[in-house]
Amino acid sequence: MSLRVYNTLTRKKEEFTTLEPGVVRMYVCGPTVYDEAHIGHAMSAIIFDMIRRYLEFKGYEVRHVMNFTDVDDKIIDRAQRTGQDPLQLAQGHIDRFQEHMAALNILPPTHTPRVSQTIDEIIAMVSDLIAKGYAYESEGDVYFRVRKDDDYGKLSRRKIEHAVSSDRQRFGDELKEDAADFALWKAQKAPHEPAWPSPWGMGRPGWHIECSAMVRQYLGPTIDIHGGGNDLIFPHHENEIAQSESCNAAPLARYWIHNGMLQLRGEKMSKSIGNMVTVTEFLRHHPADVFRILVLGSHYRKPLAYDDEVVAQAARALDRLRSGLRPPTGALSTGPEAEHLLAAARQARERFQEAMDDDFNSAGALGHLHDLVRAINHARDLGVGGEPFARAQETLRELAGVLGLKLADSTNATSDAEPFIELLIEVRTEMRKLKQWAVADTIRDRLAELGVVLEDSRSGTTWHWQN
RNA sequence: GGCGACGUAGCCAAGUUGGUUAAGGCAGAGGUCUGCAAAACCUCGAUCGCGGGUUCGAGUCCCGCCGUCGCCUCCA
Repeated sequence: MSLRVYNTLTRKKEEFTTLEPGVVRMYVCGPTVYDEAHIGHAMSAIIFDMIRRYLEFKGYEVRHVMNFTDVDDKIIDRAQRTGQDPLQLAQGHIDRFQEHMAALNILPPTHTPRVSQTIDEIIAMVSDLIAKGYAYESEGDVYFRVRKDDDYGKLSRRKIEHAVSSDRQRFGDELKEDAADFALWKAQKAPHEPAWPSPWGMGRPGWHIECSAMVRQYLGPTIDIHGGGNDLIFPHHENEIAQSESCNAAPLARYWIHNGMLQLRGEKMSKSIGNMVTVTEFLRHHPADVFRILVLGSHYRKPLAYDDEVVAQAARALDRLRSGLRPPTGALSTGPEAEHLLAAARQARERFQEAMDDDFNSAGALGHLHDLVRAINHARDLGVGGEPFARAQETLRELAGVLGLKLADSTNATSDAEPFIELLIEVRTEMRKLKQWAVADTIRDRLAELGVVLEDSRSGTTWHWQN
């Protein structure tokens, strides 16, 4: 089975092949760390985590690099206002971001470079661009000469004139030869701005050059996948292409993958607009798996509208997936019922891969997981157990794992309460034997109010925390 | 204004290189099970934004229109 991937560069789904057999070089644009991450950032990270996990599932070694932009105007502004050191402020947000990623079960990238640690490579690249005539120095700044790059605009399908006309109105930048040119290096203008020595004086990198430098340093001149949010297509990725390809004379990336935006109240979730839900806030109320299901239940390229309703739906869908992992009640391990279950597991595995092979159709894949859940639950009702049941559940666990879902019980780790809950269940069981229904129901109702859900079955009473 | 994406049942959503009965989830209805409930299982819902066109045949291709969103400035 072969993987097909939608490439923003060609606007088509293409057969996926790698530069080097068995190895995927993937670079994903990470956050500018001037503030706490919101779930839009988390959504992007989850999507590329899913892509990475699936590529690994298919047997690839994935070299995954994600940057942290820790030198930037907004960070400098924020630090200035709060009286902090910019790099320290960034460091704090990087630490928190990584905690969030771990909490969301996102695999750590192979490398997470930062601008402040990539200065040498950046300076080398800028110097090279100047030497090749693609860039020029102007009073300590260095700009990229956009007109010199013939295929500028090929990713965003934009004409240079358009970039210029809107640009010119805002910045009548006299330092540039042309309004369309963008900064590779910015001269230091105030003492509180972080700055490094360079051939053009003290200064700091422009926004786009960091990614070009990091890609080259960690993955080489050409990579397989370059990803990020679709809001980065222009100007960021366009400019990365311009810099890298002009400098290296090689294509920057073979496949460009962009995720859609998370929307809140009809608008893109964004720090600058101020409509956002932070990762902390989300995780305070829901397990990480709920957000995964929410994100992966929709196609990665489509915008995703976020509201309480879809969160509730995702939480219920998670419950349903988990129901497939409950233990068997019988021990029937041969016969048509058992065979049926094994066939369902094989089919789920096949269809899961077919869906994922089609441009990472995680929503379709999730649907096939639900089919498997129903088959498992049905088999349980028919008394299937033993080896076949265990194998079907293992398939479910494995495929869910490829999507990064843990499906673990959200036992709120309030283990202190467990003995008391068990005790109450014991008492209630006695009451039920004596047909003291009113007492038994009161215990069940009161526990439910505390978030403990009881379920009676032939084999006894089980309980779990409510999501 | 320019570039791009999207519009499938009450809600979320897959399917769009045209072709048997348009996945799956949530909510809802009925049923099995249960002391009752929950969970699980079984059954039930859409002709695919609107209007044309191409075709033996279109949700799936083409044209037009309407609507939503993104980018064009920092942004996952």
